[in-house]
Amino acid sequence: MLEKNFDPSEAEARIYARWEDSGAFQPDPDPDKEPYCIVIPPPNVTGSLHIGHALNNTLQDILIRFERMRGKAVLWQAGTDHAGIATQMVVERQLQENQEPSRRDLGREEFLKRVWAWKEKSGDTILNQLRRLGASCDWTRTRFTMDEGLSNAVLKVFVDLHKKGLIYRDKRLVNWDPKFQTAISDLEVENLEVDGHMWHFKYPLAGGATYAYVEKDADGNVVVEETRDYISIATTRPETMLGDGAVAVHPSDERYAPIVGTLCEIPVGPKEHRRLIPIITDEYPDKDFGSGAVKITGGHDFNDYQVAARNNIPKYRLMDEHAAMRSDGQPYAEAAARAQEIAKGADATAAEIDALNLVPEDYRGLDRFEARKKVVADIDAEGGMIEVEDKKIMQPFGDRSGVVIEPMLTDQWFVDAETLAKPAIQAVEDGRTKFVPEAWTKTYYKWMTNIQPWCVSRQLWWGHRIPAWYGPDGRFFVEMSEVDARAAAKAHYGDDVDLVQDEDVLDTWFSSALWPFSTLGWPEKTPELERFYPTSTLVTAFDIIFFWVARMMMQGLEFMDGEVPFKDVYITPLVLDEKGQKMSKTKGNTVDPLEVIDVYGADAMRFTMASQTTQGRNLRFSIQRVEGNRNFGTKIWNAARFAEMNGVTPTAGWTPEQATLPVNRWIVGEVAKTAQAVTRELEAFRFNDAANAGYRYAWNTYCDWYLELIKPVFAEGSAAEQAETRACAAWAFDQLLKILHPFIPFITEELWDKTAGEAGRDSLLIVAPWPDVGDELIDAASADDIDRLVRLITEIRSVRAEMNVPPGEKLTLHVAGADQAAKAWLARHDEPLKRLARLQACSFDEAPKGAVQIVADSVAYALPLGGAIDVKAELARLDKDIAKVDGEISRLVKKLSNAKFVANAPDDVVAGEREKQAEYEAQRAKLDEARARLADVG
RNA sequence: GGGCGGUUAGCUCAGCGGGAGAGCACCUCGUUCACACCGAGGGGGUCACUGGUUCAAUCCCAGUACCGCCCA
Repeated sequence: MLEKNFDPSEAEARIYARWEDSGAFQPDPDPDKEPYCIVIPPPNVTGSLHIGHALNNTLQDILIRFERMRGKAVLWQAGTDHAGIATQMVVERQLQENQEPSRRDLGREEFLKRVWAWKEKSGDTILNQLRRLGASCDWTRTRFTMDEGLSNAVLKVFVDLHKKGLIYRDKRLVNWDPKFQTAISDLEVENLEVDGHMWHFKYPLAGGATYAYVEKDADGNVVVEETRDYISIATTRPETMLGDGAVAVHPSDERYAPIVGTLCEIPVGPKEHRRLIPIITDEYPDKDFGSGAVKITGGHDFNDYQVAARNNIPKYRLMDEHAAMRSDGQPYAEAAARAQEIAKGADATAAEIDALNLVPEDYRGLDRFEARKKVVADIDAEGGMIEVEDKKIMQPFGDRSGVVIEPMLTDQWFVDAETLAKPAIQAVEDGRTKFVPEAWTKTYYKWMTNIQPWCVSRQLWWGHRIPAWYGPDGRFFVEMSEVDARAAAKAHYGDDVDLVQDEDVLDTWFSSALWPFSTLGWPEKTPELERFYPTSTLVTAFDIIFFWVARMMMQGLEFMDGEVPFKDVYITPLVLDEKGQKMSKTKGNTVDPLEVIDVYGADAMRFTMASQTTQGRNLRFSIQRVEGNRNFGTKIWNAARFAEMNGVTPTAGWTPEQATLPVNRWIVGEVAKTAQAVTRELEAFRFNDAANAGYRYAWNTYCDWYLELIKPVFAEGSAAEQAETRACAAWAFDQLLKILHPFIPFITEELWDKTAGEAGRDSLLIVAPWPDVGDELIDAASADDIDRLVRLITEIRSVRAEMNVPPGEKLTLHVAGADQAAKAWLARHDEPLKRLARLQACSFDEAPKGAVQIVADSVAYALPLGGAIDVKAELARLDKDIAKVDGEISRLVKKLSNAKFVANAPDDVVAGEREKQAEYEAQRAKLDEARARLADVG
């Protein structure tokens, strides 16, 4: 006898071990089987399972289990990502907590040993958490982005791209994270609105020159007219003034036309050495914003960088790697003097400009925010400040460090993303890779067509070290190994020279971009690569379409002979809390999926995820739903108990075609419809529709009706009927388990075992064949037969409840004037009807006066109640039904009498509406008769 | 400011050219031999607003309002 409930905490680990030990997670080696492959989005090795992982991996597992049961050779490629910054941070923090020497004190080699030790110890945490979810990954093939093989792939890609000219070294403005002292990508920068200030300063014109400043309103009336000896400049970052190279105004701005081409003075620093900078025109300034004039600091602002580049304005670097004001180089006076020469047109190399430190001695070494205060105070003291506004400003923060990002000119390695993006865009345009939901295609295009050079170097230690070696003159050699680099260097210099390897490592996403082929063994030509590339489906969240999906597309197409890395990209919704807020640790509204699994079981968690996954953008997670879905599992479990109590076990050799009883032929048809629906919906990634189709079949069809309808068979049927029904019920339940297995694998596997009977099962459910049931199993006559029965029972129940008939009271159902077919139908279903509608008997005699009238499927029935009925209430009930039917009829009449409708609407629609009208009119007639009989009484 | 998406039952969401749906919540009844993590029945919606296209609009188009997200 089955226990009363399924106990997930006891069963899940046991069942998982059976699956894993059976080898079911590994792809079937049979070469005739169609391959199906998903590469897991590798979680950060530092990570632990959050709700987004739970969703994402549930959906992947559903697809994987579905395709495995469909008989494909399935590979779910598992692995983790080395997560450069995150991991380095974790280990550094640990060193600090243990009061051990810092990263720099340990030195690179020793530090990396510590990171590896940490990885060996804690790196599998998240993978084990995925097991709790039921993920059926092939763990024997688990990969790590820093593995030897994957590292080799990274080196090869870097070297090849460099040789093709698609990776280059350049000095450009990058997002500099002063906390981690590394470049980070645009995507790792979070722009937040914060309270800030906008300072307005006077930049005096050179030599005390003056001009007539005239400001007009929209109608051309003069609003301000005065003589000025300065130009007004607004900034939110006064400390960057020290590196200004120019002041720019819009070419059409008449206010400043008189002074364009002249010089103005940066109003900070020792007076005798203040620099003069030109006033230029450029399209960038917005005439209506601030004073309309902007200072151009090419070395510390992305917009200014563009302006500076266009106008050949020098880009000066003011800060060091800590974002403190520089204290290196020559004295300020000399640097300023040289800068002045350059401003006047003297030639200077980029290296010389970079070496110039234009920070006055008073400011050198100050933190950038200290320097800001001092600049403001100094200018104010001199009377150069016009005003200071309190203002909300957008400020860039490092998404991991949380500190303000500083745009900084540094030497970095860049990938020519624009070139690589072209085939990646083409592949989606051609439909070789499809996004689901399709709307995300736009997002992809938008980013890909505006793509910027991808900065791939990071000033970290944990990661793939850049395979570039520098000779004594700074020339570099990019090769697979130091040996190769030496050879190249010798060829170049004609002699052995000392080489120094680049200190930097690659962006973590550089290795993730290779994941779909590097995990399969590339650059080796492995059988797995041959068989599973291109992979089938990628399941991921929208926030890494840029980080990851786009880059996999670029690298896959480049290195796999133009073959896309995956055919479908399914973008999951974003999991929000029940109030619709984004979950975040700082808000404290996160849900820990492992805790949910502890309480409700993995199946409930999974089913909730699947049934909520629509093709929308968001998914609100609610624990109430989880509870409801735990109950769903219990419902199925109890259906199995019922089966067990009634000797329902699989019957060898029984096939659904053998069903003869209408109720059995009906449930066979329902199975077929459900299996087809679930298949269709999963193929289209409509997880909610797939899950709900299975739910409805199990609960509303199998449990609510089928089991109730066969109880009389077990109670009173012939031996043959009982045998058939036992076999059929077992078959239909087996199909239920199969259909639901991808969604709720644990409980279904457990029941598959427990309901096996003495014969046992041929295999675990995880590898059992998906229901292969076609339309031939759908018998329309049986479906109609049972559907009518269901409607009649429902109608009787409804009337009983409305008329307050005590549940225990058994009534007689009268059907006067029934034809032979109707009598036969009623006789056939006498037992279930009596049982489910709480009847004593069915009678073909005229009902006594004053019986309640029922119309179902245009047949009139009467139900005499024990005592006198409330005729008024009963008339009201019938009138309500009549009104409803009349409403439908008049709507249809109106529609059908519209000549344009009949002329323009498709024939089948018109015919359908006519049919509906006929049905409603028949029903109306019966209701009229019923009302007449009742009115007789009153 | 630009882009994308949303607005349908009390809540969370499906549906998306021809009869308004689900789950949860709510109300009534129920200790019938699978299940109270249950069963039976029921109430509840001018499908945001305004125009347009169409024989027909919750569904398509345009605009408005409000709410999200992303990018400046």
